[in-house]
Amino acid sequence: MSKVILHIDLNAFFVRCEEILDPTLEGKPVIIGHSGRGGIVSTCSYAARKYGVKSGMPTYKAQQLCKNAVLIGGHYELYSAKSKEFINFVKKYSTIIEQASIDECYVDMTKVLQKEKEPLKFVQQMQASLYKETGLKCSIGIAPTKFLAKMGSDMKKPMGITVIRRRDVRKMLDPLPIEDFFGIGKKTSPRLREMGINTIGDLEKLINSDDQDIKKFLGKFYFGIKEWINGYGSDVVDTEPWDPKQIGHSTTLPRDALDIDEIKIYLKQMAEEVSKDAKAENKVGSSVQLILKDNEFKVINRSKRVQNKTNDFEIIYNEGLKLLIANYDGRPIRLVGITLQNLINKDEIVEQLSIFDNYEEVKEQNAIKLLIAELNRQMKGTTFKTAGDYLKEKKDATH
DNA sequence: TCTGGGGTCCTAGGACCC
DNA sequence: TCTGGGGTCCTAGGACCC
Repeated sequence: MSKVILHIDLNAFFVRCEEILDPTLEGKPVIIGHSGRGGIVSTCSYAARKYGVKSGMPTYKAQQLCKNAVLIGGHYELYSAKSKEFINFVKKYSTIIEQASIDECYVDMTKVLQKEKEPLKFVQQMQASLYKETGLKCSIGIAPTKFLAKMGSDMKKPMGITVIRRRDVRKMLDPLPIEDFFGIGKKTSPRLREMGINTIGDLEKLINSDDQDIKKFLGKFYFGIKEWINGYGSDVVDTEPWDPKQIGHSTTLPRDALDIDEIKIYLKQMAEEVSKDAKAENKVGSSVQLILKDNEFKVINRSKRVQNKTNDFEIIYNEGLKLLIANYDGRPIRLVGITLQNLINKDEIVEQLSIFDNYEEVKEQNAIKLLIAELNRQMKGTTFKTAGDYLKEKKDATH
């Protein structure tokens, strides 16, 4: 049985939040972003988009394109609060929800919509209620898989609803430019175009004819794409709350740093932020990564395992400093960042310390973990997202 | 005053162990 | 005794997404 997955994407979310705060902004060209050094457009209103303003564009350029645009630095606490409102709204319909970012989520509505005579109308009312209750506008994709739902929510904006049935996959996906394929970005798409692949349909023909070159080119991603493009792939909405695996901070310096003492100042600030955030999340990490970007935009990452899991500022900063001293070659530095990696919850440390108390038990647990890890590896790129899903399916089938 | 900052996941080589 | 082969961990880099 196919599931019914919704992907709900808030339209121009940050701008919409600003409009709710100040209704006189409605309909005006609004840009969210900073105008200082390296400032880029975070997002912008549809009115601004008409002038060619886009996310990621340098702010000064956006202002050249649209001289009367209202520039707003951004109220991130407000966005975060509205995002929570959004998620809570959706939870009233289904608790099988996966927040994919601040302004989008997947929802499994299979059970809910089964009961409805007119499921599309039901979703339309849901969209209207979201607007009425929170002021937020959204586009919704309805499909049997997460990938198709995601593709669907992108098709009509703002306030669109797009249904992609499995039998409509060819008709609806094939005409789209290859850049529209979720997961194929600005590095891969030009290379695909060089290979004569301009649309999703072109890619589909090659993949389904078992072309070996494209298989080799796409690597591990091939198997996932093959399922996605044919209307399969994961339909498992992951309800696990977000659990960060790394916490980092970086900053573009007011001007390029020319000596190590200048870099140190910012490194210290970033390390303070990282320590603060890690403590707030109750996380400790076992390796520290330094990020440097030079004036030619070349980025280097250098990381080092630390003795004990930590979120202590002094340790994080000192490890970062060691990496800086070992790797700084005098080039002008544009950006400095530091990240705490391989995070675990602080209370899990205790478990690790007790390893020697019950060695046999730990050995057994590790064997199980290895087995699960191996199954997970095998599950990658199949319709089963994890070993757990696979085992569950097997169990269901035998009943 | 060209090109942010927060993440995730994958690849690939070398060290090291059995 | 002409140098295997599997596995994991660590590190560096890169692609992608919002």
